[in-house]
Amino acid sequence: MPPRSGRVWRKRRLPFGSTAGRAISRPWSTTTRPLRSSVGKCPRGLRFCATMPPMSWRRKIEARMREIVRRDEKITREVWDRDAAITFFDGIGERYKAEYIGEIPEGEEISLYRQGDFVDLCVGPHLPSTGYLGEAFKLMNVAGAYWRGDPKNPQLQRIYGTAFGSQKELDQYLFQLEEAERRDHRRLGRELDLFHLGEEAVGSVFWHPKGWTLYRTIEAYMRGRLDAAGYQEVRGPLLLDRSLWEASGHWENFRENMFIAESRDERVLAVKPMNCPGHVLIFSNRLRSYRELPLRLAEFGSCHRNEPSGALHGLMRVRGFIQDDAHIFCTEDQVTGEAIACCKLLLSIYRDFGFEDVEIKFADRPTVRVGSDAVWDRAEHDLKAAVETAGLTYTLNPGEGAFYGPKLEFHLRDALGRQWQCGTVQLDFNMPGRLGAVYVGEDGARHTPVMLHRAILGSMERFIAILTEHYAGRFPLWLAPVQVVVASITSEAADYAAEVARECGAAGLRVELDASNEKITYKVREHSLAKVPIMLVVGRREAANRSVALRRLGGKEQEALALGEAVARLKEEAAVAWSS
RNA sequence: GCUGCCGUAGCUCAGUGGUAGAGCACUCCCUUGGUAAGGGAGAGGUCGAAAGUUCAAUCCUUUCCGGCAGCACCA
Repeated sequence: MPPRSGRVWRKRRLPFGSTAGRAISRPWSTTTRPLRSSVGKCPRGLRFCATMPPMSWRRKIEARMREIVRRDEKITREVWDRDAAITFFDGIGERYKAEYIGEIPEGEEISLYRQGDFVDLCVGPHLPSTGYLGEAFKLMNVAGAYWRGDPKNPQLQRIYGTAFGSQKELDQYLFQLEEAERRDHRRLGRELDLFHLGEEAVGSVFWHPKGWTLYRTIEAYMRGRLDAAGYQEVRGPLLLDRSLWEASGHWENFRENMFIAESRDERVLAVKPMNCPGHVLIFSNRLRSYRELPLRLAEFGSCHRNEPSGALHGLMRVRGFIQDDAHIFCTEDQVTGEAIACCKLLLSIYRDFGFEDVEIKFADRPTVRVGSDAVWDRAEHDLKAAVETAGLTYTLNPGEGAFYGPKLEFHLRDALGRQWQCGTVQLDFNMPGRLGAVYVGEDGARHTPVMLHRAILGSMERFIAILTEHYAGRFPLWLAPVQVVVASITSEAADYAAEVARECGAAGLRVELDASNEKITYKVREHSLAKVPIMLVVGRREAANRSVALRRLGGKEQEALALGEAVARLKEEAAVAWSS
């Protein structure tokens, strides 16, 4: 299962901790341009900010930064003796910084950078003078951050900012942020009446008719692809006995995040946080033969995870969600072929949804894991071999594998250039054994199958959020919840409009009729705002010669078409052509 | 979960220690209008919840709930 967050975009929101912090407390220091500060969690910048009225000082700090930039002070590097540095920073009350220096490994230089009367610890390197920062920067926001990223440590205030080589680039970036806000799926979800989230079910989605139509369209498409790819769909129970989760290792690793339900008897049940144990039970319900392998079990599996409240974010991170999950039980020999087929299927599906730019990452063993190193060695080797054989390039994501096996992560780039991890293919030599899955091999002996976990869209909820933002709510025709609105110009054309709508419906198009008592300009505006791809406008003229005026979303022109031709054409346009 | 901020009509937001307002949306009426807002009227709120301070709380205090941003987490 992929992590369900993962906005890689934040790479561009640069930690300004040190820079802005210095501007508040003391003269000024330095920075590189653009500000790719490697010391993101600079303690000095954070410490005193804690008592700072959050946003109100932003302008003052910025103004002060600009002053320092204009002074164009020279920046010089100094190497200090460790103890002297600690004493110095302790002496000026920089407790955190002194602590930090104490932990710099022996043999590494303690480098300080000086500008004017200000000196600070930094690995550097720095540009020659403060003027190099330029003025194309902006402080963005302030938020708490744990000292050294550990929740056990006190939280300090971190200032975020961003900097570019020119004002033009900065403006462009700021515009992109605004664009992201306009596309925010939470906002579009409301505006397009797709879903809502409420206090009555924190972290779960109330799907409205239009949102659920979109959901079902995606699900139907996926079913078609899975059937064609040799998967068999199953459905497992939502509540499963505690003992199963103990056997799978989830109880130990994720108990805090599981919803527990009590039953009438002494049994403790858990609402399933994932589908694999259920699929293993289906596999193991009878003795399996090697002839049945590879056995591909797919499920639109409903999962619940008690995510920390602060992690919840629209549809991107919810407590109740549906995974497009599957588990492939196979022999060791079949692993490579199956993994390759998975990769191809995933990429083809992403193309159909409009994602051409996909990055594959290989995530290897995490610190907390089950299984021996020998088994991990084999799993990592086999999975890597599969991607390579498929002729795909990948990058490494060390230590990010699942606790039971390494995984391939599929990151999609959206229209705004942001990356989202959706699919994963995970190779698992551990779970089948832990849960006692076996098959009878050609040799008549019992063997433990290998299991491939894979999700393509990840969570349906999150994928719909990504799709919504990718298309800014203007879904391609095959996905649009309402594909066509038939709008009448006068009430005289209302009967004909109803007939047009019926024809569209009969052709399988998702159509709405607007015969309301409004001007056509008003209707055009309404349905344009609702981002309906096609409007068929009919007035007296069209009613008389049985035609329609076809208007596309955002278009200025209309096309006059015979009714039958328009319907046939739209039907064809709305059909999904699978990528190979 | 942590830190900070926020919570007033369906939505976006004004506002005040003496129980509240706008625009849009909604309902009704007039209007039958040819491609992004025709006109009028009406209805709609226990001001997130509970305690406290006060003669009096939507406003001040505390706690809780929810949201937002970041952190941490993400099988």
